[in-house]
Amino acid sequence: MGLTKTDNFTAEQNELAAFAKALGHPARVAIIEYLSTQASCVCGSIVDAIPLAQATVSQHLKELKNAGLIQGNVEGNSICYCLNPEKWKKFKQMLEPTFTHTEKPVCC
Amino acid sequence: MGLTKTDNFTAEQNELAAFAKALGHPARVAIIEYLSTQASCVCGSIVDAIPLAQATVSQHLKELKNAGLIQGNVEGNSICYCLNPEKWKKFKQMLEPTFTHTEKPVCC
DNA sequence: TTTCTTTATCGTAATATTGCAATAAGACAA
DNA sequence: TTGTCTTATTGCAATATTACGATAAAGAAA
Repeated sequence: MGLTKTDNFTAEQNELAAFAKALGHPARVAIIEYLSTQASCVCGSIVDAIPLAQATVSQHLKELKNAGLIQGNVEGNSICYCLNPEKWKKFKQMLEPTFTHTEKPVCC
Repeated sequence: MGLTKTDNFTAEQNELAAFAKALGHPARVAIIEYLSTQASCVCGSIVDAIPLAQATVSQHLKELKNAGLIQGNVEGNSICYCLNPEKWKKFKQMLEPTFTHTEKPVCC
């Protein structure tokens, strides 16, 4: 079908899945890494840093924004994209239990 | 096209994206949460815990296994699925820089 | 105003994902 | 052997994703 049955799962499970899905493409990983390390967050410099067409990068930025992982602020003629600290905090908190659990040896 | 251009990105970026993509579906989040909290890791009990058909759950388990986030061990007639601590450690390490970066206020 | 710059959106083609019924494959029991 | 139990795979339909050229939209600069 190609249609995820979100109703079957909790809001938290769907939100964590949405965060993970947004990060589930190397271009979007590259965008996040860029925003984590560069001072400049102008859209144009992101497009230059990612080896894909401008339209494609814009689409990836939109998905990251929809998931809440980044936010865009209009700055004159261009747009400044930045990481959203609160969402990343939530993302981390949601992964924490599994990270902690996998520090101990598992059952098999 | 629907074809991710993995060649344009580093092996690390592709691996992080693969981890995230594997977690990018609420059913797979639910499976991971189940394995993080339950003692039993028999495939059948996972199928019972996830509100999807057996064939669908099997498919999701396969994707998690392909990404390396879980591993399956044959146990007599059934299969014991468990989290793979090493992959989760790597996953965590790859996310750490962004988690740390977003603890400070961002540029805009 | 016109033009340029920057970013978003549209339209399209190719491919991927999701979900399930049906079935296969494997191990165990009798 | 046959039958049962458990999990994987196949086949299919519906939907989603990826990518890019073309174009639109909106502000800056001239």
